[in-house]
Amino acid sequence: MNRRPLLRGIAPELLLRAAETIKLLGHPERLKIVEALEEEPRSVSELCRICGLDQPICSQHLCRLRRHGVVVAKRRGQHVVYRVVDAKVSHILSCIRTCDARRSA
Amino acid sequence: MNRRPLLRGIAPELLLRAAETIKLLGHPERLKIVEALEEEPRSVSELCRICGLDQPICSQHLCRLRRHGVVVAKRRGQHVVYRVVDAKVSHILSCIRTCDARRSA
DNA sequence: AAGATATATAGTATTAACACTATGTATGTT
DNA sequence: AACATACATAGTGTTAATACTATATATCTT
Repeated sequence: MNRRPLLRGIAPELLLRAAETIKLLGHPERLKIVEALEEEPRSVSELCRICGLDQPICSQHLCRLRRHGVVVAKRRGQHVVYRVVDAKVSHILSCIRTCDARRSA
Repeated sequence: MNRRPLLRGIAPELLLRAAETIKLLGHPERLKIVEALEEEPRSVSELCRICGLDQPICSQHLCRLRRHGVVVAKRRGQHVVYRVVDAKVSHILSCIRTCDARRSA
């Protein structure tokens, strides 16, 4: 256990990965998608409609989120339903909402 | 007050800006910088040393953070001291830390 | 099996991010 | 004024992100 962080903060081993996760949220469309998924699991077509995205664009973003382990996919008949599995993401979202409520972004 | 968010979440008017802010944190070096600044205000040379960055790289990141209003700069003799002014940032950071402590990133 | 719907992926062009080198500017020191 | 230190910015090459079009795959319906 040689955990002696240079900074009080995020453990160095996790910093790179944390930055990656955050980076994924740092995109308007992905932020919308993740928000919609945080409400409840949804299919790609639902997400397209809700977020106003073309299907390939939406799938592309979902693919990135999936590869990084932020969401998981599960086929349900013709549809593929996605849901958020990374707890960090939900926390960050609610964090942003709180801050927004307090003062404008 | 026509705030009727499509999603329960972040107000649409703020979503773009929120994504920008998050994007800025979604970079390992900037994340380090912001963490260091969150501990206490620091000069550029301190940040270079702490984060292990070349000075131009560090200044470049600080410039972006400054342009977006995440940090502010104040000259103090030869040195320029930066500090975090965006409350959202501190919240997101502590959020990540909490999540990290709970389970690995 | 044929066609429709839902999703994924390939290919590609455009743009933005990033790191790096060199140089400019401001403050302080002698 | 000359020099050193601290910081900012310009210029540039490279890589990654993004959006878009076209197409492939999988499931369902008939």
